[in-house]
Amino acid sequence: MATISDVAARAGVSIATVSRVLSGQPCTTPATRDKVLRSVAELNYHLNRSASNLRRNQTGVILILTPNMTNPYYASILTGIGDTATALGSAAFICNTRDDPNRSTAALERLRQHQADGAILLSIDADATWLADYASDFPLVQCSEFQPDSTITHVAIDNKAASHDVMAHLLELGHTRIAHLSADNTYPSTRDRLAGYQEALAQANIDPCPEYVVRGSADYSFASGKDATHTLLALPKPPTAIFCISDTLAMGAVVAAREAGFNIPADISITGFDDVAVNEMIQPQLTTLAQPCYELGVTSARALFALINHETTPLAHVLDHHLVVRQSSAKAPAGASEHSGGAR
Amino acid sequence: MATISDVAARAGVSIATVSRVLSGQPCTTPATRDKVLRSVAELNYHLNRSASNLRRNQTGVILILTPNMTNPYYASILTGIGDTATALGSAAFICNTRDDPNRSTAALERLRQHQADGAILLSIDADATWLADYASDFPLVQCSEFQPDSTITHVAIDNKAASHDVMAHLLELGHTRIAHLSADNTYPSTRDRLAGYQEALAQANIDPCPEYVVRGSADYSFASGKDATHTLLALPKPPTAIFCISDTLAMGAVVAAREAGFNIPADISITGFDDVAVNEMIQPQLTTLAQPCYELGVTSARALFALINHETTPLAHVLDHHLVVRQSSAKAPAGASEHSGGAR
DNA sequence: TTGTACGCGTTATCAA
DNA sequence: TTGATAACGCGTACAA
Repeated sequence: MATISDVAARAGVSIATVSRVLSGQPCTTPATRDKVLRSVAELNYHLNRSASNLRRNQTGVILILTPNMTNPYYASILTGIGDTATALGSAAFICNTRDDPNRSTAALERLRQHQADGAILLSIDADATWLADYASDFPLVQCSEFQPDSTITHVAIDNKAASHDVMAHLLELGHTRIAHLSADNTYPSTRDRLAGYQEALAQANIDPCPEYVVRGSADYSFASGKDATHTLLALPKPPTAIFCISDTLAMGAVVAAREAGFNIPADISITGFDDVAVNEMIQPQLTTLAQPCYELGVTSARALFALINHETTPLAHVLDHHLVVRQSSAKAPAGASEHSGGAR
Repeated sequence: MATISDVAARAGVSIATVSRVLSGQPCTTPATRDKVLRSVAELNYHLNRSASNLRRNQTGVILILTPNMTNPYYASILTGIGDTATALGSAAFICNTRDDPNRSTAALERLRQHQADGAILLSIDADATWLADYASDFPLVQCSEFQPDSTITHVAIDNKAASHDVMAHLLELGHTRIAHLSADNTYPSTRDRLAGYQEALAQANIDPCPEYVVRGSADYSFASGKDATHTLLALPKPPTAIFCISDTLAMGAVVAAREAGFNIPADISITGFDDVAVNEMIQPQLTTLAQPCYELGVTSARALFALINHETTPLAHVLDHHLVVRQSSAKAPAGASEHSGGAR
C-alpha cells in the first residue's frame, strides 16, 4: 500500500507534483512527469479514495435504490443508469432495498455521510415529506414513481395518457366489458393507470362495473395475475378484455384464461404494460404498452449528474410511450356487448 | 454539515469524548453521554464516512459484481447476499459489469483504493491469473463460477454431479437419443455440465452423437434456445430428450418443440437447469435441476465476511442441488430408440 | 514549474 | 472518566 509520499520520495519530487501529475494538470515538465509515472508503476501505487474523497468532498459514486432485483422492468432501467454513469466516469452502486423503508433510509443516509454524490430512487418506499426534505439537501432523482405534487426531479412516462391509449385500442376493437387488472400497492403509476381506465370508460359512456377492477399482488406476480383473472372469468358476465397494468400480470391472465377455456384473442383480449423481454416467451404474443425502460435509466442518470454539477435540469422529464399491438388483442366477440350491439 | 468538533463545542466536551460516545465505548458518564447525544441531535450531526474510513482503514461496504441484471438466477443470489450483508451491518453494493472486463477490473480496483472491504464475483470475466493475484491481496469470493484449480474461495453446486442426476433421470425413462443444449460461453459450469452429460452417456454405453450437442447464446437467451432446438428437431433422427443447461434455454426449447409439432412430454422430454421462478409461467411445468440460489448468496456473503474478519473458511463451499421432476419429462416414445428396443 | 505546509473529519494513544 | 494531540492520505493555496 504505497502512498503518494512514497511515490514522491522515489521520484525525487514533492507530493504536490505527484498529485498534479496524477490529476492530469498540464503544468508539469515531461521529464518529471515520466519520473513520477515510473515510480507510480514501480511501487504499484493506487489512490486512496477515502483520503481523496475527504479532501475533495465528493465521491464519484451514485446510489441506485431498487425495491427488488427480480422484475425485468427494473433490469433495463438499471442497465441504462449504469451505462450512463460509466460513460460519465462515475460508479453506479445498486442497493436492493427489498421495499423495506429501513433499508431505503439507511441507504440514503449514506449521502449525509459523504459516501455518495447523489441517488436515484426506483420506488417510493420512504415517507414522502422526509424524502422532500432530503432532496432539498442532496441530488436526488425519482425514476418511474413520484408523487403528483412532487418537488423532486423525476423521470417517467405519462401513465394516465398511456392508460388512455390502451383503452382507445380496446374500445376501437368494440370492447365494452373491459376489466382492469391492477396491483395491490399504492404506487402513483398504479393510481394513474386506474384513473386513465376510469376516465376512458366515462368518455365512452360505459357504466363502470366495480367487479371488473381487480388487483394482483403488490409486486405484480404471475401467480396473483392468474388468481385475479380466474375471479374475473367466474363472474356471471365475464369481461371480453382485460387491461393488465404489468406484463407479468398479463402473462398470468393469459394462462388463467386458457385454463378457463377461453381462446385468446377470439374470446377475450388481454393487454400488458411495460413490454419487457420475457414477453417473447409467451403465446400469443402480448399486446402491451411499451415503456422506454433503458432511456428512463439514461435520462435519470443524466438528470442526476446535472443536479450534482449544479446544472439546470427540468423538474419533470416525461418520456414517450407507445402501444405495441401484437396477437393477444382482437375484436370483441359478436354479441358480447350490451352497448355496441354486436361489434364485428 | 456539522462536524464532530461542532458537537464537542456545543456539548462542552472534547472531540475524543464525542467519538467515544458515538462508537459506544462504555467509559463515559451517563451525564456526558446525554449532553453529547443531545447536541448530536440538535446539530443534526452525521458521521463523515470518508474521514472515518480513512482513519480506520475499512469501509463497511462489500461489492458484488454481476454480469447482468436480467437473469433471474442472479436475482436470487443477489438477494441472499444483500440480506446477509444487511444483517451483518454492512452495505452490499451491486455493480453491473455487463460482462465487460474493463468494467469488472475497474470495480475490483476499488478494493485497492480502499473503497470496499471485499468483493463477490458472480462470473469470470477477468483474466484468471490477474484475479488470483488479486485474491491474495484482498478478500474475494467467487459464486457459481470458478476455475477447477482455483485458489480463490468459492461457493457453488457440483455441476458435474448435477448433470449426472439429470442424465440418470432421462436414462431411467428409457431415453437414449439425448441432446445437450449448452451455451456459447466458456463458463466452468457450462464445461462441467457438458462433461457430466458425456460421462453419463459413456457409462450407459450410448455412442455420443456430435449433432446432439448444440449451443444457445452466451447469456442463455430464450430466442437462442428456440433456434438451437429447431436445428435439433430438423435432424434426420431427432432426439427424444433435450437436456438444457438453463431454464430460459429450456423455455425456448419448449416453444420450438411445440412449433415443430412435438408434444411434450409424449414425443419429447425437455429438462431445464436452475429452477428459477419464471418457470411457473410455462406449460408444461418444467422438470429442472434446482440450485439453492438464495443460499448460494448467503453462503458467499458469510464466506466473504469470514475472510474480511480473518476467520477461517473453507476454500470450496459445495451446496446441495436436487432434481425437481415435473411435467416436461416422461418415458421415451416407444420404438424411438435403437438401443432399448422400445421403452414403454 | 516545483515545493512547503496546512486542513479535510475521524480515531486512537497517551497523559492527566 | 476525560482531554490534548498525533496520525490517516490527499489536494491545494501560497511561496519560491
